[in-house]
Amino acid sequence: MIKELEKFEANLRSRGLRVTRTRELIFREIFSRRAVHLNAEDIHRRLRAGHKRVSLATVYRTVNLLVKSGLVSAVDLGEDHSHFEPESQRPAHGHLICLACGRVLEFSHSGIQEEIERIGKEKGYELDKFSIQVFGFCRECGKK
Amino acid sequence: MIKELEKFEANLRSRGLRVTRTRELIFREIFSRRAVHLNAEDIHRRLRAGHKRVSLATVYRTVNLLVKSGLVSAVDLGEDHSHFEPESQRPAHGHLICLACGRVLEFSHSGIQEEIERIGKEKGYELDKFSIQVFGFCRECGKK
DNA sequence: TTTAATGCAAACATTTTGCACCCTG
DNA sequence: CAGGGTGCAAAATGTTTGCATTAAA
Repeated sequence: MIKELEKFEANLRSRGLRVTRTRELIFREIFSRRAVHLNAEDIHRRLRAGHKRVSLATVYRTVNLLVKSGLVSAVDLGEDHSHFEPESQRPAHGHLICLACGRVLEFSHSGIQEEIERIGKEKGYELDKFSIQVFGFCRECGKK
Repeated sequence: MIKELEKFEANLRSRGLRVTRTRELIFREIFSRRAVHLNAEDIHRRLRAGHKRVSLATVYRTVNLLVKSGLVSAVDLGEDHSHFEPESQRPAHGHLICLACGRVLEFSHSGIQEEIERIGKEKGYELDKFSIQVFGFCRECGKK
């Protein structure tokens, strides 16, 4: 995670942008071990809970920087706002979302990735990225 | 398409709702052969172009009814609004979206569907639906 | 000390909703 | 003619932006 932070700072410097305390705070929130799929409001709330005063506008500006830098990805969980997760080096994955409780499980999809690459080639597309959302009822919610 | 319209009307009646001219107009726009992935504004604009005065609010209310009835699905093409397409009986499909020109190609994903069902079972989820968005550059845009 | 970063409030884009009036059944 | 449907404007929601002030380098 420290390594990721250094990458972010290097990325900022290489673009002539500044390394600020506020940006580091937001970075740390997204990369914190307890964080999972936070949205902008979540990040803002958690910072305030830690007595760090950062405006929501700056949270948005910073997550946009992080997404551009490739260190964070914006994920769509079927809600009307984005969620953010560290891009890191772990394998690409899809999200399994419970329609009842909202719980989100990740699953790796290497098999699917191959199939998508095959389809892309067939259609003449130069692929960039893809995302998969699967909706259903988790074990607990399904019982009821 | 007439069959689908009858289903919609039956669905309305079975729920104690009314079959109105406005609802039929919106239905026909979404199901028209030339229509592909229209968003609410598109539907509204096309109706006005055909000299049918319908408010945007009613377009939203009606697409919501159609989605609830299962006859239309709301699809996410990575923009900040939903697009609507007839659910119909054709096989489920994903969308291949060009990052340069926005062109959308559909692809069938029966192989992927099996893989997702396997994953759902493994995680104890009772599956409902899933969606896949693939982003890249189409043949024309990729050349440049 | 220069110029980017930030906070605040206003602007934006999409979608929903309250209410008075209209029309279907 | 009762109760749902519609248009309109306002509200709600998530996100971006203009501007004056603060702070990094």
